[in-house]
Amino acid sequence: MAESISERSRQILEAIIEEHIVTAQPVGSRTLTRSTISLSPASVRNVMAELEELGYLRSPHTSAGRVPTEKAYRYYVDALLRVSSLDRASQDRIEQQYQRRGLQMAELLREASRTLASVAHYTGLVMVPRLQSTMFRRIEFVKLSSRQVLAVFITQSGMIQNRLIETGEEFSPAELEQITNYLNHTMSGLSIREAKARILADMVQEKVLYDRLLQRAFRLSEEALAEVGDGEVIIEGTSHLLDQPEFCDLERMKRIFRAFEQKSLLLGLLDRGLQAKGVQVIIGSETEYPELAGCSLITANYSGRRGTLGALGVIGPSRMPYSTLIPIVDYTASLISRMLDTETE
Amino acid sequence: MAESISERSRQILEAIIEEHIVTAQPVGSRTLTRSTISLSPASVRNVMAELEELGYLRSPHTSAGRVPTEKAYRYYVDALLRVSSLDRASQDRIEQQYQRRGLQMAELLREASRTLASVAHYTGLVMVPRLQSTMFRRIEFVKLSSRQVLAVFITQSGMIQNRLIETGEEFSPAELEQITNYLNHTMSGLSIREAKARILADMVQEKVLYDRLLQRAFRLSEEALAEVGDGEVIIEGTSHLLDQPEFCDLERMKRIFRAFEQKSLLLGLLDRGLQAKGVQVIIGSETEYPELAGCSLITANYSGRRGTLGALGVIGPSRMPYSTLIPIVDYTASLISRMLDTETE
DNA sequence: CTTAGCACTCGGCCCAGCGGAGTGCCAAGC
DNA sequence: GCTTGGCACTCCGCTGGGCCGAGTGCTAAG
Repeated sequence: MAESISERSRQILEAIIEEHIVTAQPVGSRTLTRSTISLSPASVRNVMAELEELGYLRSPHTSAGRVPTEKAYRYYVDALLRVSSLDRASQDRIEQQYQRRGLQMAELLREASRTLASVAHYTGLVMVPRLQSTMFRRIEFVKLSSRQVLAVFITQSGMIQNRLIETGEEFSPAELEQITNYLNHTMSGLSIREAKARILADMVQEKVLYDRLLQRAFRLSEEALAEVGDGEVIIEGTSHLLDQPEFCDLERMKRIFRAFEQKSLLLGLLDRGLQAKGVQVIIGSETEYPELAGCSLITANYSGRRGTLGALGVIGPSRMPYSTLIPIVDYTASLISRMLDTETE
Repeated sequence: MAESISERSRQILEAIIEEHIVTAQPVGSRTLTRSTISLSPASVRNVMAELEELGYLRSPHTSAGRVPTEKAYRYYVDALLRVSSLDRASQDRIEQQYQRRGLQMAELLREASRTLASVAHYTGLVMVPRLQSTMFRRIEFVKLSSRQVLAVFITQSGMIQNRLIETGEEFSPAELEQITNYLNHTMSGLSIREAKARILADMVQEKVLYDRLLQRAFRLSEEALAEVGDGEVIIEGTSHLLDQPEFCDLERMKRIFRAFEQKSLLLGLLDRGLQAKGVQVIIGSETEYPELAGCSLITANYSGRRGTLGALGVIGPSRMPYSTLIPIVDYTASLISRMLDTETE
């Protein structure tokens, strides 16, 4: 296998990719010799032919230059790119966007998506943490009327979720307090998912006890945690894609915009990197969604004090300035993590 | 002033508009004679020339048929269009989208925007009610840690808002309960805006009393109601615009998509019709935003049991099928109103 | 007032020709 | 043996001409 590319080929490939990222045009041999590469066009052409053979380049037609393939971008990101951390000035510029203090988590995440988009000039994505797997911290019931109870529950990471429950029967304030205490006691330290499982298990077990209050408590808490609104993705800055030269390919752009409306699709992508560490780059067909052919994502996870909460990133045409975007995404993720850490408790 | 258009001119104008709405093409005299109008092309041309004179039509160029102007659409909507209410079948089809019961208001509104978009094949807009002007119903404080209190407040219309407050000093559970009771008692029946004003007024007045608890209660509630997240607009179905033939005018579409990202702009538009009754149609420059040149909106208000809450509608190119969309928007608004009415007691 | 006829306009389409950018290959040079 | 200059070739994109068709405005007859 000719996976061993010579040093010179590597340089040329890198130069082609970087040129193409800037110009969005096929790159010809002559262009390279005028800038980075100190060889004759003919030599460059030889190398290019070889790289095409290996699947790193392709020519749109006979007499156009070469365009990097997905494989080239992958190689570029994995082997050629050396990402530095974001310079101080840019860090400050990003941080300034979050001046307004005391944002609720939901607002913070929206702001993150917006800032990401505006700094990167790409489309920003932020996945709202999956409540299911975050840690239970506290539940509270507020009686609104004879048949309505408001359940408020808070996770360790500071997310607040509320749910209006239509109760078949009336609960007295004292009962609600008892239930609250019971739940807060038994559920502490569990994830929402575990808490739900626990409630179900207990319900079965306690049935024999005929403890009416407990049974009602179970039913109430089951409803409170049922179908917890999960799987939100915040998208901002779709209009930046309109400025990309790729946009003149209308059909393709339509596909992409339609994909953006399927939040579940984006969620799937963000989800995928959740257990990984650091910045992830997903290129073109690696997304496994044909709608996103020719698109790449750069994602990173953010976390609260108790581990990973979610992922954020940018999405756009595969021809994206990875070297500048990766540090931006990386820094944003760590910034958000830091803010979530200090803000909630 | 030749505002008095003859009956025949009116028919021809109507035919042109309706033809253009379907085809998106300039309408020629011959086309009309083949369908609705039983006159010779030449006669039609005379009328068309007259209508152009009056500002209802314009020709993109000498030999290209006529296109309705904004003025024509306005006249069409005001004078020519007779909207029937939505037929049973379509009503059912819309209603089915909301099968899932027990939606929180926020989810309901998002669903509304989505359904509106998918039924109308246009972009759906829903304005989230302005908390400021809705009625206070209940406030509740939950102590999370020594320095953190969660304030939950609920409006008469069933919106729930929560806010994490970092307290400088610690509150005992008993204190919190006292404060809660006090606030719920004094604030009932006021709008959020009034409640805020009331708190400020009371704070000044009670200063002399040196009642420490009251003072702290004021400070807490002031924080709880401060900067209530207002002015949300839910947009869904932007990708439908991509299917409009107008989309081939790239520059224009970019403008529109950028406008969509400025929620404040859309909010301004939806806000405008809030005190009006029934369906509102805003055509092109009537929006007063140059970004939305060539766009129209159809909006209607929805309300809970205590009056108007917000507005919803669709937006798209001015060439839109008003006669089918108006009933859809109208019905959706009344449906949402009904659901908000019954859902939250 | 309506209508048939006619000259005119103008955009869209097809086609041919051309210039430029880029390639592949070959043979000469270091 | 790698590098390089040279050269023929390819193919896109642009331009300009010619043609067609749709539509108009005007005029004169019914």
